[in-house]
Amino acid sequence: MIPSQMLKGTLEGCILAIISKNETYGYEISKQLETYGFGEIAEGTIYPLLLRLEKNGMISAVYRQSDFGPKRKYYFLTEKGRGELLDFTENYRELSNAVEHLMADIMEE
Amino acid sequence: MIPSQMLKGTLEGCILAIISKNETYGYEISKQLETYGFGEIAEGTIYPLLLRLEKNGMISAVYRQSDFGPKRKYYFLTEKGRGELLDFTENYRELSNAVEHLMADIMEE
DNA sequence: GGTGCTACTTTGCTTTACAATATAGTAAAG
DNA sequence: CTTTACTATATTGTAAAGCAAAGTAGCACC
Repeated sequence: MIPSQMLKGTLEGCILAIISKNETYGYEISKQLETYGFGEIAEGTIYPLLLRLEKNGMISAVYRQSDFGPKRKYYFLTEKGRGELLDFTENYRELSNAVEHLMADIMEE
Repeated sequence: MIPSQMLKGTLEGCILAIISKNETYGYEISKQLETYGFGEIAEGTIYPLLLRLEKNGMISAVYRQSDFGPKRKYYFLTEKGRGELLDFTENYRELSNAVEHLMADIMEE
């Protein structure tokens, strides 16, 4: 299981990435994260994160009826959110490169 | 620059990795992190992290004289620390795979 | 004796993942 | 008809960890 501390900072960007693919809602996002291999992310993590992104102007939402339960809140990226997603991918690449560089170094012994 | 939130959880493992390579001390670790591409990590981050790792039995330390300033506190991994490093590499790989999987998906459009 | 590099520690702040709890709609089982 | 299960969102409080800021201190060169 991925430790919660290791998700900090990356989860937000990953959720922006998922929303950028298709307009979607919280519950579906949690299911998608599981299929991508993030494990089960708590609802107490996802919904506050979505509200935060909305409050910061990264995403916007519309409510739509569902045939299978209560109304769904569908999110889509704003212009600002698209910029934030680009920033995230850049920063993640930077971290990833640094860690891989280090890992390669400790392996060669 | 790598955002501080994104370092949470990974920085600790990376420092374990650096110490596993060679017995080393805080100031040198900060310089090594820079050369690996982590950017400048604040002293207020590194030293408390080292004390925490020591307190949790992951690393041990000995003081040694230096020709160029005050005494250095050299750290080395304990048995527990080696196990923790293995756990970290596994968990990091899991996160990395999930993110790459997601990134690949949003790119193909 | 001032400047700069080396070297470690401590205090307090902020951000964020998460547990726990609450609310509520639909539908099948019994 | 009520219990169970799945769908769906929101809120409150907690803990972890990176970092800024400030302090202490040794050595060296000008």
